[in-house]
Amino acid sequence: MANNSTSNGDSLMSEPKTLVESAYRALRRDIIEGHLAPGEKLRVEHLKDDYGVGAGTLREALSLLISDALVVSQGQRGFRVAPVSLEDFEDITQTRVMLECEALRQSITMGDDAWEGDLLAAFHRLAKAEEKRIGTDDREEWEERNRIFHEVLIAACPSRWLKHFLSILYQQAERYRRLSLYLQPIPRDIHAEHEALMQAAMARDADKATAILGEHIRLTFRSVQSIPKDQLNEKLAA
Amino acid sequence: MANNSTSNGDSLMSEPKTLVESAYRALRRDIIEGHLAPGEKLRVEHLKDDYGVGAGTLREALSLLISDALVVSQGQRGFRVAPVSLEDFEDITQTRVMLECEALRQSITMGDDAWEGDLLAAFHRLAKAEEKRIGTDDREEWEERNRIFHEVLIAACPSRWLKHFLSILYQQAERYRRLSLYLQPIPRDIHAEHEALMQAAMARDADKATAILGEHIRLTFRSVQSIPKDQLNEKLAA
DNA sequence: TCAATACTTTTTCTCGAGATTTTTAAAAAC
DNA sequence: GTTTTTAAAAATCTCGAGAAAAAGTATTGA
Repeated sequence: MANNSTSNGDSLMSEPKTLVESAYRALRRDIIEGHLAPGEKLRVEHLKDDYGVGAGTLREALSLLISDALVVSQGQRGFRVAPVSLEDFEDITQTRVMLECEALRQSITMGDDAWEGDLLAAFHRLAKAEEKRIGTDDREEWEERNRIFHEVLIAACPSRWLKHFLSILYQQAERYRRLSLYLQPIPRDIHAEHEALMQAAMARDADKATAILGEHIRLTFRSVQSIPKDQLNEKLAA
Repeated sequence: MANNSTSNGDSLMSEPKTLVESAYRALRRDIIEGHLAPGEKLRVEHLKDDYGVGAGTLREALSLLISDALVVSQGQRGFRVAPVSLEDFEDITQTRVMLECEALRQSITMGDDAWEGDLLAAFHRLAKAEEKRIGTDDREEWEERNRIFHEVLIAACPSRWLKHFLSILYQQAERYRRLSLYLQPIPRDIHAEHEALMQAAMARDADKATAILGEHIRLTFRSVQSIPKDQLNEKLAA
């Protein structure tokens, strides 16, 4: 955390000013979206061509991705995409519920009028994207606005460390969430969940808001959990 | 979490297998111990000689240190040691109290006989180091054993993410704690605190243990907080 | 047929040099 | 005297090639 530096916290980040950063973002995107499979070996000599940078530059980008726990490296055996598992997602979920509910509680306490305005705006933009999402396959815009909605919810929380950890966990969860939304194993009205959450926050009802948020996050886990294992393993190839 | 890879979680880490890792550890040590001052610019061309590696290798080590939030980088303007401030330490303290108390609670619930044994052993080694520390200036051994004691306390907590975040926060806190221990502004019997903590944990009294742990962590913050600002600024030069 | 050894191929790790960009300093203009 | 422009210096960023290690393959021996 510390600042909005090269690696994390690039919510409103400007253009990439360096090739390392371009490669970092492209790689991150490909890992989160699953184009680079979990556990897959990341051979520098091969990847440098794909991403159009030199070997050293790519190595640096991969080192940066270790911050986000999206890449792991061991000794003299190169880099790999961080593996995934249901146990890991459960851990992510529980930790995130704990941290995000606490952050939301603080945010509701500390948030001022400007925060309320931002929240309303973020919810509105998300709702619009939900409508559009029904038919089209444009998941990116919805993902982006969903992230911003959750970010704004806890924006008034004064703890930068809490928010830093949450941004990592959110990113991790996104890898799994993509499965859940795509396959929709458990019927749910995400829009309604978001609306109830927003209203409870606006009403400064911290208990209610955190209860909704906790369920909201846990439901996504249960959703992934209920996916048949063979269907899951297609994506979660170790 | 993720794994015990290049960057974090190297509690029982073997020899560095690569030059990047050597440089990473040396740099981390120098930052935590304050040889590289907070906010200081880290010029690659200059540092590569100090650490005896090439420019690319040093850059990679610095990128790795961003994971630990000990180094920050911005755009095209190189690397800097992460700055410090009392506000940041307060945030670190509060976040750490929250996470570490939760982890301890889980650890006390889940810990088995082997855990009790490890805890007893870690406490004993720490106590021995405390005795020796009185006269000598050998802070390193005590720091190491103190870290292991806290690590063992929460070792039985099943959440790898919680432990991952705590290892980062512990490392951050160490930067500040070194001031507190050196100057000793508030008289305290750290040995007694540790002993009470250990006994409460062994007695499986989670409420008592977390209360002691919380105070233990907060006291270090107050200790640093009470250091006169001019004395502090000698070290915390931005 | 299986295991161990030696060899080849691949990949990682490392370094130094060149191209951009930022920073610093000096000179010129207002 | 202050600001702007211009030029020099320093630092960052980037790349490709060479050394070390790991992985894979073939050969040899039981």
